[in-house]
Amino acid sequence: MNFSNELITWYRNNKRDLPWRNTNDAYLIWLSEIILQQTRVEQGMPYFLKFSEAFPTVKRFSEASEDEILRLWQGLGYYSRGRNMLKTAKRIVSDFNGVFPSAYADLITLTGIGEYTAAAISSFSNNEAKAVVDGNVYRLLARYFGIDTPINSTEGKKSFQAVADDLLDLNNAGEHNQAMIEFGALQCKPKNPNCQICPFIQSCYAYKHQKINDLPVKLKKLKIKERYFYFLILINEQNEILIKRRNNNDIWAGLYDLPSVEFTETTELPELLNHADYKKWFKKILAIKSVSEKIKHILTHQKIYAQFLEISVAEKYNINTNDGIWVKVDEIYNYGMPKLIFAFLQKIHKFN
DNA sequence: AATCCGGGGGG
DNA sequence: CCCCCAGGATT
Repeated sequence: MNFSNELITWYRNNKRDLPWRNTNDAYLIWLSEIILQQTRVEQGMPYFLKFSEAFPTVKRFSEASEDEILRLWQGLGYYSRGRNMLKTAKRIVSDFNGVFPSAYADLITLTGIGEYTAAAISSFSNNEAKAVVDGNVYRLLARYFGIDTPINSTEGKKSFQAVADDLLDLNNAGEHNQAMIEFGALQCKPKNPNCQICPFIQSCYAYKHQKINDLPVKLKKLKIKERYFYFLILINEQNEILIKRRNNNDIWAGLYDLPSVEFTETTELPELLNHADYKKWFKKILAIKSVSEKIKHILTHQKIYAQFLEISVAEKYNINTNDGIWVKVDEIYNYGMPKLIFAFLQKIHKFN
């Protein structure tokens, strides 16, 4: 038994009863597919029911106002989907005589319909031999065949489409495509799939090589996080500075730095000094000796904004020895510190 | 090739 | 908190 036959057997035994599967009406299938883009079936279901009831035909849809569409769409997200649907519905009426097309070549010309959706509508409504590749299919193919090309790279999109095309049951494209998607959604799930009940347990690459959790591969977008650090330079009457060791689960792991508070946005002095995390470091401020400018420090994946507050204090406050060390200013260089902090201390105290 | 567009659920 | 979901349009 080949892959497609095995898959379809699984599908017939396990598929969910979903309303858009009980029709060949390209319009209703379109409605479901647009709603389900980047949306879970459970979340999209009530919207499909609302829309199909409010607009039984594409003609009726085309006569709606944008406000009406958006009101029904409310809460579903990606609102351009709703606006694009209205645009497309009008075009079906004007250019397709009100008959929703089922041919891939026609569908792909419509706003809001890309390769996946055109393949889905054409195969589901008219059994056209176009293979769908959605998030479920990427995952299934990557694991089963052990493909580690990133699914969100140009090369990945092309090669996964080619694999899916190759696998397609040309005589039963609609059901094959439904089965691919359903299998990815129910059996070959993103997290903790139950491989013990999988019909492909003997032939799956990822299961055999214990790579279920490593596939598919996806390129991560390097997002730069902005962090605002406010460092305290506490100086006592013996000319000692309080330093502390950093945790291991963050930048500058294990290095020494200064007592600090982190914010997610820029913060000003009064609020700063009243912050509970600051107050724990001192009893009484003798004098605020200096407040530095905000210093920008760029790391690979983080943008740090640092400001230093130099404060003289009367005594060695009862610091837990695990949490802070008083160090003579001219012995600071004995401790490994982030460049940002060392450079600043060096600048204001002129030690080596 | 990157970025934007959302709300919701699960680990 | 991060990832993912029946993706597509825009730059």
